[in-house]
Amino acid sequence: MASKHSTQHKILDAAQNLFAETGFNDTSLRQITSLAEVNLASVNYHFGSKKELIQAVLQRYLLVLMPRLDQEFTRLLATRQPNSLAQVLSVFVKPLLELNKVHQNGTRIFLQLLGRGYTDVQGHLRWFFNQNYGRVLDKLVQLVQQACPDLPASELFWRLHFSLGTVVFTMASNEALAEIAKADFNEKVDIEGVILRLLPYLSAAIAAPIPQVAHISQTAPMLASEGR
Amino acid sequence: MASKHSTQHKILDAAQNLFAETGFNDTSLRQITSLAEVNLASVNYHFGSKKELIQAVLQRYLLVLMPRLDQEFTRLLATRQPNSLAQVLSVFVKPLLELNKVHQNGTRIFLQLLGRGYTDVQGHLRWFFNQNYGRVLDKLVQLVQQACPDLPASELFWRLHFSLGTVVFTMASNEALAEIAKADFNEKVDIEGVILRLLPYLSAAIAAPIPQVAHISQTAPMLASEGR
DNA sequence: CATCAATTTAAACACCTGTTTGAAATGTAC
DNA sequence: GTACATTTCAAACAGGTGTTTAAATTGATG
Repeated sequence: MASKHSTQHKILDAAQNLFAETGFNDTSLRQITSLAEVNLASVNYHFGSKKELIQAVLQRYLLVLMPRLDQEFTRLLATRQPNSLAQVLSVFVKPLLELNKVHQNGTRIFLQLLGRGYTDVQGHLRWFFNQNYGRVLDKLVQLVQQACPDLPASELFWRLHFSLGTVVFTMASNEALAEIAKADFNEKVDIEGVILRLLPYLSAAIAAPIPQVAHISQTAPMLASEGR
Repeated sequence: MASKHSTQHKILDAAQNLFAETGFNDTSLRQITSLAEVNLASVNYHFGSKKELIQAVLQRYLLVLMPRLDQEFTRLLATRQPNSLAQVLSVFVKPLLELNKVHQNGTRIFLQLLGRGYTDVQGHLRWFFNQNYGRVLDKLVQLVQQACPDLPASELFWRLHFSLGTVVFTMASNEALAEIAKADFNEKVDIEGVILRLLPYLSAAIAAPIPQVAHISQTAPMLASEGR
């Protein structure tokens, strides 16, 4: 099975491209099977449901990426003195770019899928991530904590999620941004170019100085008090 | 018309909440009219189409926010010496928080809608924005340019879009993040708290030092060469 | 009250969605 | 080549989508 041009493989390839471009909910199984040139029912036959197809598309990359990241994080945690924030963030580059070996434009597609997953099916992917790769992410948090010892844990939480937003949104809008950049600055940027631009931006952002205590929780009297 | 409890008003209120929570494409007119307790056909009668309803929902906030921002930008541009980046970004706070006067939780809802607009209907809102408020945004670019004179124009372009991603994604995930923050750090955060946390993060990010020339365009041999 | 326009309503429209079905086709082992 | 399991296929399913229609209701004006 998985003989490169098998039905399952054709479905996965067609699905990932359409999912990345249009989002999960806005891509129909008929669009996928039409592009893959397979029968409509084969999706349910091979994957069970659309939901499981989405998971399979993501897993193809996660199963390659996450062990690589885990390995890098573990390596950095073993060093004697704490690593700089730039060093920590740099370890993402190689594992991400190696996704291009999984599939052509694999890096771009995976990051776009990640963005879709976080915004389309709200909260679902976030839960899945913490559930399956929480231990890996904890190592990242630990590394950043070491690199920025003055940063309170809660502030670090927010800044890491801000950063996730930066990456994920940028990748989701990648095509549009690349077009504008080319039109306005005659600048040809690929996914690696964007990643390399992100690094100094995120390094400075996460390590930003904490503003003077502004009694935030007092000046902002619980406006959003409606529970949920 | 617009007598606060008119049909149009009820539709707009129901629509904005559902749109913000579930996204534009994943919210049906039947969900909206059901929540608003009006007839299904009244949406098409009063607004023409779903697309125009979406625009009306956004316009209700944009028509308040953008002139305010324009005014602030113009004021800052008139000062003798260039303003600091932190000062420039700070001018967003008041106009954004004043959206709470337009509607309860207006700030949060508008920012969520903005996030939805940029990710749901890909590229559509970006085009609309540049078309209608390009002149206002140009002033912002000019202000940031003045605050960071060493930043090349193309780098500034990317960093401003990175920042847009940070804001927009954070707001789209606002509920989930606020829940986690409360569970993990017993920290009650409202929309104002998030905005105040974003300011130092974005200030440091946009003004991040430019890394040494790394021959980016040469080390990254046009991988994404497929046009689109 | 009568007239006319503005609004609301229930019903239907044509189309798209993910999924299931049962028969046909294909592949595999004896 | 016959039996068996795997895979493909066209067709239908039940349910949801935005939009339209024409009649009923409401509101305002004379």
